[in-house]
Amino acid sequence: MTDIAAAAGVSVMTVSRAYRNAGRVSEETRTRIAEAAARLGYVPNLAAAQLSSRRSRVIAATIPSLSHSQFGLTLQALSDPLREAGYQLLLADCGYSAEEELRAVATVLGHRPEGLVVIGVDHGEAAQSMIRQAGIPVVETWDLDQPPLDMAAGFSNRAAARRMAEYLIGTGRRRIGYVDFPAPVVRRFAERRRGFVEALEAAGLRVDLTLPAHEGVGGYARGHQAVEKLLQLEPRLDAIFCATDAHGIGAMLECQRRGIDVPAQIAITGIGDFDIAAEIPPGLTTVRLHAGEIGRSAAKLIIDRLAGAMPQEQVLDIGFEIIRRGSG
Amino acid sequence: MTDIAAAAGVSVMTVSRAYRNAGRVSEETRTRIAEAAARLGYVPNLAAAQLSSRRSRVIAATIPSLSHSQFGLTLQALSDPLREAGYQLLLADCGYSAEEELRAVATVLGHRPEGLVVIGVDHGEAAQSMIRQAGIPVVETWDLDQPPLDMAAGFSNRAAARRMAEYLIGTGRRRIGYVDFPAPVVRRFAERRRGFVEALEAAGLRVDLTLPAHEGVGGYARGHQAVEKLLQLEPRLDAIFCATDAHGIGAMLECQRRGIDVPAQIAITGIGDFDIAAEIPPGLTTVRLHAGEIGRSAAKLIIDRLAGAMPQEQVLDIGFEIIRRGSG
DNA sequence: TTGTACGCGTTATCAG
DNA sequence: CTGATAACGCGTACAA
Repeated sequence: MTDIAAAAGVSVMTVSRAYRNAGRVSEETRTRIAEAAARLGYVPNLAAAQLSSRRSRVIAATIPSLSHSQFGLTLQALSDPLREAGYQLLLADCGYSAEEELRAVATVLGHRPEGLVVIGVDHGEAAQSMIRQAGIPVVETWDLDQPPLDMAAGFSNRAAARRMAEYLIGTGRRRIGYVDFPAPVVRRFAERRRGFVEALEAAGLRVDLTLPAHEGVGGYARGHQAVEKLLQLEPRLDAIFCATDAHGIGAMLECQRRGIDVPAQIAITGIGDFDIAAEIPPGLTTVRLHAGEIGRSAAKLIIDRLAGAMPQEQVLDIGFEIIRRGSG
Repeated sequence: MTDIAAAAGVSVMTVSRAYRNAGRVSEETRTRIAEAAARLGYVPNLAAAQLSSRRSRVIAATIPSLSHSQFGLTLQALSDPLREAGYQLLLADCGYSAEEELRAVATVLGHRPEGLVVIGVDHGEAAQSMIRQAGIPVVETWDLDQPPLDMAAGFSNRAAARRMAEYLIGTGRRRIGYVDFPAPVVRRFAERRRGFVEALEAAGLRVDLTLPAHEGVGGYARGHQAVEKLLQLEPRLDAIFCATDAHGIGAMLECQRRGIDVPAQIAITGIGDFDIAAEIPPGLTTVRLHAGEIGRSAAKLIIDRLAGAMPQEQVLDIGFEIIRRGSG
């Protein structure tokens, strides 16, 4: 910045003001500065700015997986309004273990973000206490089944699964299999399983027809495995409830391959409403989760809080929607 | 840090050393510091560290869309090795316009990253010059059709499309339609189109059967539209070449709906090898792009360069692979 | 409208 | 092994 100031023949202070639109700087001075900056390829050092102003203009987000497309939608919807409000999103991969999460949280907090968005909540004790000590607004997303640290935007995974299970039961299904997500204890999926079990137990149905988390592969292939395994457990199976659309789509395709009539013989449902769910005949019945809306809401909560507003609603329930298609 | 030093009864300098494992610090002092830090929830301020040490330990990446799952794979593969090497990934959404890109580049450069990864290259002049002036290692990815600013990791979109088109021609197809990606001039897709056209012209075939970028919707639905529009242009159409798998899958499903035999009547191909491409019968013939490998390679290039090595290969061609399935 | 002194929290350097 | 001091590049507060 000193260089720019010299090149433009003004003091650093004037350059600083020109960049921040603070105080008054004459048009002529401003253009001289802009020219010098463009010529020298100068970009203000945000670290110095942060140190001096004690504002980082950074919002951090932790995310379990950068390649999960549903989280991608949330991220995108989060990033856009934040940028417009003058914040930069700092992303950290927090993996699926408490240890990785702690490392991720420590790293991002080192950048002194003014707010934190946790995508797919799942804290260890240590991370939780570290976040709390940071004293910044926090929005937890994608899971409303636990009381939040601060604010939250999402939906109840348990309620979503329960409602879908109730729907299946309501259509007369009695021998319903469950395909769990293949990851060690992720709370979102634990809640889905719980919702499913609650609904079935309330109806007095069997809850032992499952492909448990610790068994089998992931992705679409898990759906294939599920059809085989569940039919083995119970040949008269009449529905397969999948914890996520990927498994549901795999199961639909496997049934098609085996000549099993969906939904006449077996109903199949998923959770997520992935784009592809509507495409594959007969269409996957699923739960729409509004991933984008979760991101937008999280951004709004953080921005409003930082703007000094104390939003009435600290917990935004975005809800979900049962999407009925041909599969069940 | 001053607080921690006081709490542990040492000087700030000792605390700093303890955190960086620099110089020698006695075990006892070290544990006292760790305890104080844990109790107070202290995390070192990276902005101050950067200002003082002139090292940010940040690698920046610009990406056109956070919700694009193929880029997600690259990101994930990029993030992991960087983290292991002690770098934090700073992500900026650069959109699909030169203007947005310039803003994104300026923002991330403000954080003084030690390296930059450009995902899906596409620069305006201004951004290019700004990047060059930053004087840091740069890896451009996903597009090897232009000479890189510095380093590159990816493949030739043009060659990939040409090879796929040649394959189609080799199987006897003569009236081949092209479904372009619906975005204003993205170079990757311009190159794909060019590769397609080159192959067809070399074989003396028509290149006017197209759904151009500026027409129609996106995603799977674009495939549906394509079937309709292309058959209208040429009822004897015998192949549909899609710029991306999403369109290809949409086209396959549309043919299925209309009772059009794929591949007997019409062959369909995509580019990308999305997970779902192998699932939907008869399986989409496509080009596998090794999105993860691109990320890993980019990370390696940056890390090696920062470690002082001047890698021999400044341009890593990850290549691609024609995946032949039932659709063509 | 523009300039000056000082401090932000850390690290490099040099001493002990 | 530990400590003191001076930067790092900018913003705040005040002055001109």
